[in-house]
Amino acid sequence: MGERMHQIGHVAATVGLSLRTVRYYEEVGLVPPSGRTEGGFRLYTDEDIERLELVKQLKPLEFTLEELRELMDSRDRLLDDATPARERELLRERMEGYVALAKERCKRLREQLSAVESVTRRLERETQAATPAS
Amino acid sequence: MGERMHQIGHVAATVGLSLRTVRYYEEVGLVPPSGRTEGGFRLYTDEDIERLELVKQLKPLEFTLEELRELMDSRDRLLDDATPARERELLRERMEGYVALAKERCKRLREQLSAVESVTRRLERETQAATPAS
DNA sequence: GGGACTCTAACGCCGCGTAAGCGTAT
DNA sequence: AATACGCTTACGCGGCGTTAGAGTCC
Repeated sequence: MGERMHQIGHVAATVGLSLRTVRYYEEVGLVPPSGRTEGGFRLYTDEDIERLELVKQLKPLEFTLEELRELMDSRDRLLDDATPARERELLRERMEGYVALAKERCKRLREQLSAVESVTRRLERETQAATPAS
Repeated sequence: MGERMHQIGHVAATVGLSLRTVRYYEEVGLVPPSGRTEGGFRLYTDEDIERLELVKQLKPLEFTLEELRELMDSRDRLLDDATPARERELLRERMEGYVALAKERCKRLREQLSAVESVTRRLERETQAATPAS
């Protein structure tokens, strides 16, 4: 199987995260590498990279890494066909909770955005108005 | 002069910050109280409160408190009629720099917002799609 | 064997939250 | 004199940035 593995530098550059961050995400169990070389180098699959990308996209929602771990794990299990139906229910509820949370954060972000845009305009006006008769 | 002073609890409640945060903003020189009682209680003027509110509005732009301090100080001096013209030029440039930065942050926030909205929709679809023939 | 890449371990930083123990206001 | 409010000091935490020194890949 053509499952090429990538080392951390390539991964970090591709996803747009620092080496430190990628290592830290392993440390907290968020995105562990699928393997290691004999010498100890981390090895990531393409799926690992996708996971990192998803995490990166979810970060602006201000979830803690702990929450993101739960979210990602639930999602994995939910998308896995081998997961039994009784477990699926639980997972779905969890995911729905996170989705609801995400929507709220989106709403707050929209509000913050317009607030911040208006205060920026205010600063700009004040700055320009502060030019005397020059 | 009817300059009433307020103590920290009132101020924090009005602006919507924690006591700790208001104290911390003094600690870093961002919003020092205009006075103290004999016994050591912090006393804030209405202007101090406005300053705190402005700081709070600017926070989502991800400035460091250090930057905010510079920004606020420049603004104060710029809005002060007593500031000499030679200094005003410098201040204006600084403020323009910060305004430019603020605009970039706004742009980034807009991008992040749409990205986050789309990834939220994705999560929602995946969650719903994961309901089998029930 | 040389250069690029990676490893672990450790400390540092920001922006506060959270006691603990004690003083002040009214 | 009671009660609410405030004070300082200090430690803790999340999410990394940043050396430092040694090992690995090819």
